[in-house]
Amino acid sequence: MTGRPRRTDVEVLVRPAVLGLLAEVGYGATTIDAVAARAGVGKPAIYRRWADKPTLVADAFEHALAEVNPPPDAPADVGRAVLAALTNVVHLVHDTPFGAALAAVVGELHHEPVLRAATDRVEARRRQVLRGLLRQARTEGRLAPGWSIDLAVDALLGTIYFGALVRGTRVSPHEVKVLVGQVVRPAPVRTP
Amino acid sequence: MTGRPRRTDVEVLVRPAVLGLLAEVGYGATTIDAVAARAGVGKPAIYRRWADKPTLVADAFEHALAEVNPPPDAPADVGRAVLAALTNVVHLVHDTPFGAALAAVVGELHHEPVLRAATDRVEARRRQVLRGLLRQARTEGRLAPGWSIDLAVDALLGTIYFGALVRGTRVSPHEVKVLVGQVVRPAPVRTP
DNA sequence: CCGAATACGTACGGTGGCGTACGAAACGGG
DNA sequence: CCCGTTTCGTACGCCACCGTACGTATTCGG
Repeated sequence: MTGRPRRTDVEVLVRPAVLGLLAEVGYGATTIDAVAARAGVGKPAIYRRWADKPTLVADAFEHALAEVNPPPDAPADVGRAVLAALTNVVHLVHDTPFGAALAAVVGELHHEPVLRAATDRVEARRRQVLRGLLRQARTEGRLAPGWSIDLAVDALLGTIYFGALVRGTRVSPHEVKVLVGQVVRPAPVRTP
Repeated sequence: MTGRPRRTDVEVLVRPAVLGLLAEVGYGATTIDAVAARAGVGKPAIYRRWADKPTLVADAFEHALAEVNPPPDAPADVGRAVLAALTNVVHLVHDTPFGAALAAVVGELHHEPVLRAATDRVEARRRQVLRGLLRQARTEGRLAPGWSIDLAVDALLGTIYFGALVRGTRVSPHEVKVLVGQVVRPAPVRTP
């Protein structure tokens, strides 16, 4: 007995609605009623797919970023690759709903394990890329002395996130360049 | 006509209650009712002193930090001073309600100008100290090449805040040392 | 073509927080 | 000693959200 099939577009409609509301009105005002209204869907359709608000937000969060996350392009120069990755982070955090949505969610991370897990996965993927690049930089002898890879990743991402989430400022392209320069040294001149 | 005098202890009772609730249950669950109950005060006593929730939170925030902010101790060595300041930030963010309270408030900064202004003032004071130290480092020729002062401050604070707010990790004392070492070079050996 | 099963959206009761009206209480002035 | 004034805490009406019961709609199996 199969019964009436589910609408196939609910997830596609709901997740952007959640992200948009998070970014525009914050976590508290992102009510299930508001999400349902914005997505043009009934509340039961939501409750049938997601257990509660944290679960819904976590899912929306993870899927939204999975779509916008570009595959790492062909790594030519490590320095350029790191620069491109960070530039992309700046763009993502400031020019898409993701940044404001992340800000809206930060306060709940301490109380909602589901959200914590989701953001951890999201951030882990982003860190993975940078860790790989910095490892490569180290094998090429281009990692500036003193840095551990993890600390360097935290410093690079932290500077950008801190500006976006707490200070409300945007790290300029030039500053990104300077920042990368502090971690990845320029390629050595060819010594034939 | 003077009328019944106000209780003098309301502000003192309410502000820690707000901070505690923010840290423990988050911004949304920090209701006026809960604050009044925790502080042992009636709701009208609160509404009479603060216009609304953002104003109350902003005020609690600013006062709480003003009390915990230690005066900059006698600056012996610039490197040590920066290290001490950052170590203090780590302590403040992880071992006092301030860190969790800040996390709870981050999401509202985009929607509540009052909160934005308060945190800006709070952060400005903290930045001021670091900016002063880094300026001194630059005049002593000990600022690592490439850094602008503002970017360095953002990187130092950002790394710590990013760990605390987003990742839920604590920058270890050793990592703080490494971090400072990337910005402030060791004192030059005496050249007699 | 009918019945079982499941999803749909609307509409409802329950609950919790908001902001305030209310009477009691605590002052200064006459 | 009483009156006007201001604050106090309790108690109330109001509204928004939550989570679900309900009648309708859409599919598959027989």
